[in-house]
Amino acid sequence: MWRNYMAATRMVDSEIERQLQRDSGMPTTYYEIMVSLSEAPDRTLRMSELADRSRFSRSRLSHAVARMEQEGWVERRDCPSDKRGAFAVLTEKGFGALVSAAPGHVAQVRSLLFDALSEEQVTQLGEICATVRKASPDPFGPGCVG
Amino acid sequence: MWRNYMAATRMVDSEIERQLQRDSGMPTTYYEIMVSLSEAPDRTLRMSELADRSRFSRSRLSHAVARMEQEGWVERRDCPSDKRGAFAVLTEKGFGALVSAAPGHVAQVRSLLFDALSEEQVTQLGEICATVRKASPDPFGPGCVG
DNA sequence: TCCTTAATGTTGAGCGTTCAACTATCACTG
DNA sequence: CAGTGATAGTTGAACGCTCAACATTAAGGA
Repeated sequence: MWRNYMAATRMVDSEIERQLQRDSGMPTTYYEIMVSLSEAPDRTLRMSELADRSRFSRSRLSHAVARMEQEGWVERRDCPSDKRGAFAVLTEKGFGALVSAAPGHVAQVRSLLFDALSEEQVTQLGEICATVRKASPDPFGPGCVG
Repeated sequence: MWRNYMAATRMVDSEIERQLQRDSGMPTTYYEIMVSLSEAPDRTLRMSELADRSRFSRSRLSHAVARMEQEGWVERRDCPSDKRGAFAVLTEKGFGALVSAAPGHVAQVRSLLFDALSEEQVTQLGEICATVRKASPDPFGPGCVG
């Protein structure tokens, strides 16, 4: 059963990743970062807020934003109220890349997971995931270091 | 629901990975390779057979075995009947590392997944995973290239 | 036999992640 | 105000993975 779980989740993950990388030239993680930014007011978030929402370590986010800045998808801006702080802003180009990427990505998710499962199974899976998340003290929560 | 799934599976994955890496100095993938080898007669498998069982690309396996050989966990041997071929053999040291690693790994899996879920949910999850796997033509099956 | 095609396995470059420092700033306490 | 510890974010090295290219050998047909 555990092996079954591993095989299934790895397959889904890698297929999602492959599709997005091939069709849009970005890893899933960058896509998720851009989604978080796109939902924020002014498409702007503090780095640490963005890290918490995406459940990334600060380091990981910093590297990722550096790479995305290089692609022109994101910009950094200084925070006036806290001189240590930095904002990440989704650029117009980044928003465009997100909009282009979304349909294929959503379709892939749908085809791998939702089309395969019955409505009942989707509901069950949802509750299972919620249970699993609640059971463990989330190590990437507010107290996350790195 | 999709985000819920992503958050849950990522959390489980990364916690499993972290525990194994920290306590035994190996990634989950190497652990799985060694498990496959340990179950094979003479703890020996052809590289391609091992790749198929672990659902790894040949490249990935080749790199992994190179690393594990360096660690002393695995040895390569030439195949007499097919001069292209190679065997991977789990060494005594590798088997020892596996035996040391197993309890903590199993405990981690149990605590993250099985302890959190009811028996019914475990059953449901098992069927869901099986369904998902069957639904997609497995790209890492026998016809896998790379 | 020779030639072509397929299969086995390896290699190197590029990329993202992790981990452990590290800098700079803030907040609090004396 | 000085000093101390926490917080925000960055950096570089090590590592594993992917992808495309490659060398070698096997298998099958002309």
